[in-house]
Amino acid sequence: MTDTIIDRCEAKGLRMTGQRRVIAQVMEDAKDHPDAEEIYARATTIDAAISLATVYRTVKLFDEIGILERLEFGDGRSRFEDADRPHHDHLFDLRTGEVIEFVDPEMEILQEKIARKLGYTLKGHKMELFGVPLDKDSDA
Amino acid sequence: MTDTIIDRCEAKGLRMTGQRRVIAQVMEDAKDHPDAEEIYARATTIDAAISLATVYRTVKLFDEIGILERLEFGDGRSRFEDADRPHHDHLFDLRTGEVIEFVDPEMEILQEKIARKLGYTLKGHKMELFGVPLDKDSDA
DNA sequence: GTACCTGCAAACTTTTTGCTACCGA
DNA sequence: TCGGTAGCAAAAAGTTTGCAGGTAC
Repeated sequence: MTDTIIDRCEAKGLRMTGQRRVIAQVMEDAKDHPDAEEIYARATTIDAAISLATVYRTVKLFDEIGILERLEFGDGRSRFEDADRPHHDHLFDLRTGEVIEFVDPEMEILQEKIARKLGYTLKGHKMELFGVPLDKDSDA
Repeated sequence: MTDTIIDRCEAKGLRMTGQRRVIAQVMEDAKDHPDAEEIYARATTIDAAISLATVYRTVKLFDEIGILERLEFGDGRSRFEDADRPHHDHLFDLRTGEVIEFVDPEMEILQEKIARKLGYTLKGHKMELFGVPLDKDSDA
C-alpha cells in the first residue's frame, strides 16, 4: 500500500522505459485529476522527449492493469488518478469542470445495495454526482 | 405534464420545422436512450430528408431549453431522453452499454444531503452508477 | 419579407493506430 | 538479441460549424 506507482508497475512486470517512469511520477505527484493533455504537459517539463501518443498509450495500459483509474465526467475527456487510494466518490461541477472528492459511508452501503438488487456489481469509480454550485445566481 | 414534446416546443416558442417535429416524435416514442446516430436512423424512416447535422443541432437545442436531457456514460457518445419524466437514476452496464433505470427514495435523499453539504445543488441526471453483471465469470 | 433553419462538407476534439526505428531486460 | 515500445503522422469517432439556399411565421 505504500508502494509507488513505479513499484507497482515493476511488480506487474512492465518494461519500465524512461517515458513510463516519468508518467508514473507525474501521476504519483498529482493531487488532482489530470487529463491526457495535462499529464503530457507535466511530463514534458521533466523530459521533453515524450509524445502525446505515448501518454495516451501509457494511461490506457495503466488503467487496464489497475495502476490508474479512468474517470469520465461526460465533458469528452478522460481524467486519471492513482488507483491505489482509499475509495471515494466524485462530484463534478458542471459549471467549472472542477472535481470534488467525497466519502460518505451511507452512500457506500446504499450504492452496493441498489446495484445488488439490480443484479450488478459496482466497479471502478462507483458513483458520480453532477452538480452546480449553490449560489443565488444558480439556475439549478 | 401530459404535453407532448412538440407541445412543449411550441410553448417555448420554437419554430417548428418538419425536421424538428420528426425528431420530437422519435423522442416521444423512444422507450430507451438513443444517441444521435440512433435518433437519426429512426428519424429517416419517417422522413428521409433529415441530416445527421440537424439531429445534432436539434438535440443540442432541445437539451439547452430543457426539452430533452443529455446522458453521458463515458463511452464517447451522448444519449438523450425526454426531460419531462419522473426523476430516476441510471446504472450503466460497462460490459454491454445497456442503460438500466432505477428509482430509490433513500438515494434521492442522500444525494441531496451530500450535495448540500458540499455546497452544491444537483442538476440534470443526478447520479450514474457504473456496474458490471453479478455473474461467476465477472472480474468485478 | 426576414430571421431562422437545413444540408453538405469541412473542421474540430479527443483518442487510437500503422509504421519504422529504437531500447530495455 | 529481439520483442515490446516510442515518435510521428494519419485515421477514427463523435460532434460542431461556415456557407448558400430554403422555409416558418
